[in-house]
Amino acid sequence: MKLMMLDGNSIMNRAFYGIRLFSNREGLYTNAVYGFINILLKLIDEEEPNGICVAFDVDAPTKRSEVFGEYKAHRKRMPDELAVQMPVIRDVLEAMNIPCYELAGYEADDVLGTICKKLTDAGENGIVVTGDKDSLQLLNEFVSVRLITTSMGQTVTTIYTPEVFREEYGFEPIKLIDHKALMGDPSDNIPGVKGIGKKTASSLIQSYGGINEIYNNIDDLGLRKGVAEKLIDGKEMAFLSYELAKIDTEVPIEIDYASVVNKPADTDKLYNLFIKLEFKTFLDRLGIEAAPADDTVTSEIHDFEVKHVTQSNWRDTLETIEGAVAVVCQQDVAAIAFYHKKIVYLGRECEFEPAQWIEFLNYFFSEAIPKYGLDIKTDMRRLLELNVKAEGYVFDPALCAYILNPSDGRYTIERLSLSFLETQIPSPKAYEDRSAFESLSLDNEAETSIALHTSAVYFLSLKLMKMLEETDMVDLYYKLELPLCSVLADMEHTGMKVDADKLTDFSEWLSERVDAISQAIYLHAGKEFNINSTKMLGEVLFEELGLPPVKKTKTGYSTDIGVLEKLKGKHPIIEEIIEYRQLTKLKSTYADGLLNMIAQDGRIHTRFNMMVTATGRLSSTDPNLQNIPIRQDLGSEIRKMFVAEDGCVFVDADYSQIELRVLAHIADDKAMQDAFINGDDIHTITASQVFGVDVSDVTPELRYRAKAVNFGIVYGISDFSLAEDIGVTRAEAAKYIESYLNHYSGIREYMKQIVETAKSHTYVKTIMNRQRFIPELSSRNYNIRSFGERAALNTPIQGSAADIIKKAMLQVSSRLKKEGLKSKLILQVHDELLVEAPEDEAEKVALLLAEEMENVIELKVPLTVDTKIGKTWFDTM
DNA sequence: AACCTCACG
DNA sequence: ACGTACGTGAGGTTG
Repeated sequence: MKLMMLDGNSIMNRAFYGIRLFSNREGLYTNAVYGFINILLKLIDEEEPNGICVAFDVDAPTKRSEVFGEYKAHRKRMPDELAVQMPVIRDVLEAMNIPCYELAGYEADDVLGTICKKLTDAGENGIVVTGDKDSLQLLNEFVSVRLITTSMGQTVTTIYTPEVFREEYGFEPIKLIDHKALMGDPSDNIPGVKGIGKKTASSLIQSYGGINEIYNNIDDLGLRKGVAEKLIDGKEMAFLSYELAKIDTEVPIEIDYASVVNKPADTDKLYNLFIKLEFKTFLDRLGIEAAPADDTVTSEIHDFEVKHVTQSNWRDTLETIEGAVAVVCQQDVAAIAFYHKKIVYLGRECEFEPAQWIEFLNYFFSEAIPKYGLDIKTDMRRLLELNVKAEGYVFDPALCAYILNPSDGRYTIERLSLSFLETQIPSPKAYEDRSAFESLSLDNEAETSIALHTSAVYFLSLKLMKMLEETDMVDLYYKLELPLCSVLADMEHTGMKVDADKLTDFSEWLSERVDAISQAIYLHAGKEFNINSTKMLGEVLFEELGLPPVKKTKTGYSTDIGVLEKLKGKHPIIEEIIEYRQLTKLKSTYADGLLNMIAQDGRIHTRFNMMVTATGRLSSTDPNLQNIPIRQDLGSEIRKMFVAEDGCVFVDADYSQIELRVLAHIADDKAMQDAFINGDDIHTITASQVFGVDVSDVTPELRYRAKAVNFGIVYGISDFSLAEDIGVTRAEAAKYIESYLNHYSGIREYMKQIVETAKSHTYVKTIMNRQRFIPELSSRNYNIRSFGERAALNTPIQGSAADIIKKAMLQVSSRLKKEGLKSKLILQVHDELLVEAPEDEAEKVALLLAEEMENVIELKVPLTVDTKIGKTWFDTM
């Protein structure tokens, strides 16, 4: 027999510290469990044992702590984030039919030692898996040890046999106990003999065998005087330490090792556990399928028939449809599927005449047919490309799942099915490629896959609608997020015109300057090197040129802008590098990056993602139009390349200080509200209050500092960071913050109260009830918990501002339509909306924008909007 | 894939 | 004693 015996605590510990902390959607930490299973599966592969068992420590006063008093008593407690995972791994092991052994008063290695003893007595083979070197004392001709260690961040496992051990230590494995008895082990509170270290202990054991041999003949061994004295002084400690270091192999526990043979896992149990833990990869790896169907949804989702709609029967079919249906669009809408009464209907472009297909699409996507769809904004945009305006969408389960938990990050059909229907469905890859789809016939895999997805979207919709009803985010979803989809689809479809020629010129101009500055840098460095490489740059600056390193990163020297600013003046190369960075950033990300994104129509069509941010903001990708340069002169040149269509201009409208106004409202701080109600410059007022000077005496420097404090407050300020930001001492920064909170006492109160509320509810919410769970708040790790507190503080502010501008977008969009204007909303940048307007509509649109944006919501302070008209985006600054 | 750096609100 | 402001996305290098 070959029995594999795992030290459960030791491996969980390794897994926990070796893998970054993560948790499932319920906030249950799962990283150690994940790592444990990973290690276990790998071991099974490599060792192919015919039996496996796991031993655990049991927290109880141990026999040893009674005998030896404090020595084992104050070992470090495991962190809560790990402790909560211990019962979980037991559940997993139980489902895998792997027995766990433990006994109150004994540690895992004692239990393992006892099993090893039994194996050895019977002449059977075993292998111990642990991260604890002490276990090497268990080695013998039947028992080997697989030691898991971490070296340079990599997990390394070493297989020890008695031979390997002797080679490395020069004595017998069992004498490891004597070795430790002499040298001690502070991490285990084993005292050892004072003055005897690793080297001396090793040579003593190598020469004389063990502590008995040493002490029995101590006067006759001819030891150096110092060593002999230390040994004699420490004799009592040595024997005490011996008992502490020895693994107990006589634990009174019933273990019939022969019965520990591999048994098949309880796949249903394991499936449910892995679903709960969100360990999809293990399901794949172990080939575990959905637990069969006492769950009604699980069976229903597969219970459908596929029928085709064709150009001769689609009208009749759609007439029979009463309830809502689901739709899955592909790329350029080669196929449409919808679900009704256990039938998935499939309409394929290749089975229609072109004109008939368009007619079918237009009818299907009319208001008359209520529909569910997954990621409907994307489908709407595809349809717009076919000149079909999609209406009648009533639900999007992905968007709903985002609203329910915006921190989750991914809302694919597979993830949603797994999370909400407890059903695993295949990835949609099978039909994502249109050519593949078209060539496939009726009974093929792709078609089944589409049908299954359609069915899944339907059942997901039912489930998530119910879940949404149980929250207070029903209005947020149906009145804000869902209608916003079509507004965003329109914006993406419209896009923004770019002057490609000008942009190309700019790119070339940048190239020349980059070349020139590179040469200057090489000259100062004394060699050519890759300036983009932080590694090489660090070597040049801090080793070859001998500049003082300011800050370190995980991997080496930091060379970020803060560091460079500090080095300014110490060497001419620094300013050149700053300029090089600025130029290359502009060239690669903006000039060249944007040129690559210009579509056939000469415009750039960004994607506004609605399901990314934890706070409710939008994000923009491919390209990101929400981070086009503006703060520096050279960078803002890029904005000159964004031009309005011929005969049109841009109307730009931005909220003034929306986040601070939201803060003044939420925190109900009268002093800050007064400033906004009076129409004062908030940073100047803040400066006057914080620094105790008259408003008329506020210098630009004081205003600048006050502004930094205002921003800092919104982010969950620390004196350290504020000091860093504005270049004053930490003590000075702390004074500013204190003074600020004294003058704005409502804000001090808010900061305190929101964190408490967040901790008791586990989430925070915005003005429009958008929620964000913050599991970090219950962490025992100071840094993680502090992060949670700052997020709790900031999310209601940033999120409410996001709510407000989203609502403004809906109103602006519908006003433009209602008034029959040709102007179109084309961009949102968090507190700013950009409209492309025919010249003769511009003035009217500017007023319309300001009016709608300012009156979105009634706060305790006014919302104010600045508008500007210009031919390019640059001109609207 | 992870890390660093830097662009925006 | 320790680490240090919220929310994003993109390009480049490195392992």
